[in-house]
Amino acid sequence: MIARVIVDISTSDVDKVFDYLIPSSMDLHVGDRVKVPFGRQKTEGFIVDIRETTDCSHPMKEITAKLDDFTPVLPEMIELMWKMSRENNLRLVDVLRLFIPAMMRGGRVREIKRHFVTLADGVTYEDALSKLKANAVNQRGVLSRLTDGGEWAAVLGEEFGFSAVSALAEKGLVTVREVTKRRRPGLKPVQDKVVTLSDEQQAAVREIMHGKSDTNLLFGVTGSGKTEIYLKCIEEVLATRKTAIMLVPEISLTPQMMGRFRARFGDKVAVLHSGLSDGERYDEWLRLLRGEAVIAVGARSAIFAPIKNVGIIIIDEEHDGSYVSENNPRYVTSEVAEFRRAYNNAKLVLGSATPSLETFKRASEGEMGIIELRHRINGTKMPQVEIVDMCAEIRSGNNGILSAKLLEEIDATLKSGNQSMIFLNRRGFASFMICRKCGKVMKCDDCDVSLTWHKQDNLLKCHYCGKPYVVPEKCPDCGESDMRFGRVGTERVVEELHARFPSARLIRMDKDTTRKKGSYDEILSAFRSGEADILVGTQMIVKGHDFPNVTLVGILDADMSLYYEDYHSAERTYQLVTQMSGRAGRADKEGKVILQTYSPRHYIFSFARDNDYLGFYRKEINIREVTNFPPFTKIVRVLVVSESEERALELTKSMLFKLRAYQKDHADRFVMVAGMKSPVKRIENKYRYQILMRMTRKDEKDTLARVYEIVNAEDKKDASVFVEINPQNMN
DNA sequence: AGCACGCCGACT
DNA sequence: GTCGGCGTGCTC
Repeated sequence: MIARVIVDISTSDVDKVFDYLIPSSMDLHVGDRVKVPFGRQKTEGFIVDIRETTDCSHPMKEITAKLDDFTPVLPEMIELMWKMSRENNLRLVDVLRLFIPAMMRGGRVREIKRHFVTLADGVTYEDALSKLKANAVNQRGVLSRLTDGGEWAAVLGEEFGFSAVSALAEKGLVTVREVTKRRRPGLKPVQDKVVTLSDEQQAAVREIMHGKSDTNLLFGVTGSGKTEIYLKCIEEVLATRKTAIMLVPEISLTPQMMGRFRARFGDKVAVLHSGLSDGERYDEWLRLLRGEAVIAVGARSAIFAPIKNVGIIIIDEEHDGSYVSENNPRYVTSEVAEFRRAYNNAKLVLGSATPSLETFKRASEGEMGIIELRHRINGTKMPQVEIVDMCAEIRSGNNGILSAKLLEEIDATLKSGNQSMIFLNRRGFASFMICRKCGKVMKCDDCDVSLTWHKQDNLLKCHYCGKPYVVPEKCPDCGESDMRFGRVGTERVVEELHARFPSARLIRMDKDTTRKKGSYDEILSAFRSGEADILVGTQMIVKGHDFPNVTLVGILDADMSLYYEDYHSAERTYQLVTQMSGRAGRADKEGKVILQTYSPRHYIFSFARDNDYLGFYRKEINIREVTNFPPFTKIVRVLVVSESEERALELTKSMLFKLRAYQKDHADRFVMVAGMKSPVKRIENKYRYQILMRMTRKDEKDTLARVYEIVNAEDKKDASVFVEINPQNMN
């Protein structure tokens, strides 16, 4: 018998199938990993097919050995590999590598040993505690978790930082032992709430499980109880002896969230996310493969969970950007999910309060069902949203970051003993240019996107067509000369708040304060338990955390994302504002949202205020249609990177020539093909050029295949070429 | 990715 | 003379 093998070497010239003889003594299956002789060396490979014959003229070599005592790649995943490599122009091995834990590669799966921490012999919790300084918060935290026998170091490390554990070990207060016992990443199960589903929720479950569409958009306002619906559906699926995949954005994989699954489904849950150690990830993965766990919960990579018989796939917060992988290999999670859904004849649920335009468009065209949840489960009203015009604020002499109205509300909230959250969107860099008086933002004449300021040549440029503009000295609309690029940081907000409210307890949460592992959850639980009055933060405070005492949400500089230089910006802003507003006033407390902006009349804000997704959708989809942006087109960016500027330019020109020729014959498939310098023209001493295309969706797969063909045929000596579809950012 | 083969510069 | 630089080509 002949095995068709893909070798575990990621280069384009070995990105194909090699045929090997199977020794008659060896029991091999499709999906097994094997050791094979390759050239003068040995390498690892994956069997992707087994046949009787070969069409290969080479003399064949024999497979040397089988690597695992199980078959790591399911037939389903091999089919997926072919599809992904074809449609996303990925190397076969690069796709296969997504399917198995990193630890398996390189031949040795390390003995499954974990560090287990206990109180040292003869040391009680009390004496240990008495030996610590009062400010050793993390060490105290670690100790408090050791009182009933001990805890895994990985768990403690994630929560309190590994340095706390080693500091205790050094003091001789705790003992760290290597234990071989296999165990899952420690999750503290929370009390499973016994919940009765509302009529609306029950109807949703029925529709998902037994309705006419296999794929459904679960469209429900924040607080409408989507998670409970997911849990119920998974229960039903398990009852039919099928399995489930539940995806959440990386950032919402909190211990609280996981605890809920653990409480409901116990050992049947396996977690897959980037916070696990290699060993933990391997264990969880293997539990799924062996069928010991039947629910995979995790971030986007969990879509590759090694489980058969998938009954349901749930993508929570469907619109979240983290579902599109940015670096190689690039893939779109929902496309993989659709493949697995179809293969297993399973159900697919996309959940969101603010669906992406793409998804909502597909749903309204009948490609999937829409299940709408209109009510928040405990009957809470949506918060009242007030829009504050920051231009008026400046005119009336307040040059600060915080409007008079917001300060007044913060004050009132402090006095009532409730909590506030202040959100600052720093994602939009200082790039766009705004008039401080009238709020006019400089935009491209041709593309209807904000212009980006380029410091090096002091020009405003459009990132979609490349057109340059002179930086205006005065506002073209009102003649004001106070035009700014400015940005504000969380630190300054905290400072300003502290000056105004000296006795208020403040917590800041951003990239800087969450560097340490576990500090993210630490800050959130500190805030939840009322250790602070005001939480100031960026993006990361937005995601589904339930803070029952928050009654005020302040959104500063909502424009920051609105005028971010891409076509997504309005959509993102709507999502952000809606999600952020959802934080205000849960339980029985009514909430208030103060939204500060320089463009109070922008349509996005009134739709967000009225919680009118449909209104927003109709307006925005219209704009996308007339401006030829996704979801009506696909933006394809071909990026050429080289140390030599001439080489980059030469390659770009060569491909541009071919692409233009192709466009000429297929004018109906393109709106635009243009070549230019990349917005950031040199990174790490490498020159960057790019070709931008906007492809219509007509014959989209063919067109893209042709683009790949043209790119692949190019001689890429001394340069690299990347093709990106709907890139999230373009540097 | 490795590893060989191969064709030009400076060293005991 | 030959040791060794890394460009190019091949791996079932």
